[in-house]
Amino acid sequence: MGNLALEPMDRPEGMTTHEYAHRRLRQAIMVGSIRPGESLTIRGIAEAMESSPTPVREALRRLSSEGALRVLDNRRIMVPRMTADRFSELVSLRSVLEQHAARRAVPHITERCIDRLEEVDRAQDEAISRKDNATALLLNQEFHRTLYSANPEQAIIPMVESIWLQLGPFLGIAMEHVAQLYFVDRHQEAIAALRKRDEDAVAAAIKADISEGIGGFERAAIENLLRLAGQ
Amino acid sequence: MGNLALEPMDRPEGMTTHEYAHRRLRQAIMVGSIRPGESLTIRGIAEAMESSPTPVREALRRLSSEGALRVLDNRRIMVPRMTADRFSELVSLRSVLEQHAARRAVPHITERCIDRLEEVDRAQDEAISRKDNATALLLNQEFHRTLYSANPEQAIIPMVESIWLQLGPFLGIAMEHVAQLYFVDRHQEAIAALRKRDEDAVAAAIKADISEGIGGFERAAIENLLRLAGQ
DNA sequence: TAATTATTTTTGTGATCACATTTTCAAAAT
DNA sequence: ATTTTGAAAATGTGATCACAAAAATAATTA
Repeated sequence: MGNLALEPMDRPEGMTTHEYAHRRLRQAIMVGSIRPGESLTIRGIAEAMESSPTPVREALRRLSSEGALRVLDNRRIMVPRMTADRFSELVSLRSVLEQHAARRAVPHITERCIDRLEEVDRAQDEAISRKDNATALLLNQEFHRTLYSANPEQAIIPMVESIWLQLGPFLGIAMEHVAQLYFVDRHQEAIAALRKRDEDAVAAAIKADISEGIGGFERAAIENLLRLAGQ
Repeated sequence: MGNLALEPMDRPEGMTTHEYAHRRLRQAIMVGSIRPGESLTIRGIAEAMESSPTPVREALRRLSSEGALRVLDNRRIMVPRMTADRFSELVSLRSVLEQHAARRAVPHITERCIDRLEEVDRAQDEAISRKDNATALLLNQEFHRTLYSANPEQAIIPMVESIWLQLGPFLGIAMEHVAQLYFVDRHQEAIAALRKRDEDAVAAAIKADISEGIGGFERAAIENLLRLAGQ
């Protein structure tokens, strides 16, 4: 107990303790460094990050609401287990959500925003070439988030991030058993479509990015991975 | 302070205090009985439901994660204000999400499930004829939730409910200024399509139900309502 | 009278404690 | 050896308290 795979993080001044706990746990789950089935204890986490139960409990509640954690009947809290069916449900939902988010972003896109997307994409390519899977994963998410954020009234990003959180633990398993995560990159295609303000083409690029990326796991491969990981 | 529009609720044995607080606040927001801009205090709510700050804080954090509440920079917590742009964003998102949820439910639908839908729809009609808006609203949501729940791996309901929570406060305003909320009912159409296991027709019925229902508010009407309500 | 300052009250936050439940583990019985 | 029983430890939950920041109110000044 207590030796959680939680890397310390930068903690900006003024950030509350529960917020810090939430961010650290969130990132750990997002990049798959907490195993599905592993149960989390409030006191254990509090000790690991040198605080007390109260703020940790708040962080865990938030993560439960975000779908990242599940509260069992015995009130134990754990990372939900993945199944092939749940995986395909999550991926299809992700595809629908992100295509919509991308479409709604197009009318608000600026050149400045496209430049930023190029920048993030370059950083991701660099992380991939360094074989730094976790960073590449976070930068890939940053790319998508940046795109959808162009829409000033967007209400969809929390939902997209909820999906990412739910897929995270599986990615952690995949990263352990597949030497290198295969990153598909339809980002250049998306950027080109954005420059033309072509909604359909942007949505198509996002759809392809997802279906050829994480959506590319075949059912048999998923079941195989889960079996290997003892799930 | 303290005199919150919070009707007491049935509290099943074994339900924790924070869970109870969450449910009561959630329902109050969902049916629009807490005004946008109204700021909530932890101690005020704790007093109103005869408990203490700790579980109330947890409930408020969850509701923030669900998009129902917003935490300001000064750490005040309030129901977010609505704008015409945000409204249209939420409605378009709701349409996309629920069409997808409906489609994914169709392959799993059972006759038993359709019977249940008929039952809920009848109860809603009855509430409408009693002019009991809040109950009709909750039963309408129950109809949609029941349909999407047919899919055993559904991960979309929390997101749909998040949208409902964000639209709730506006509905509260609308109910005050429009004598009777006009309930569109494409439910029979949806049920007929379900019996035929026709995904496209089901999705079309849900789309129509939303676009003619809450989506039917025109931009000018929304701005007018918000102005009337002093928003 | 209007603006500014000082004081009081309210509020969010997080640590701590007590309690009940659950889990774990060792001892005893079958 | 397996199961059952009992004690000990661990855990979730919620109330309370102290502290700091913020808001509201009172007092003072221009």
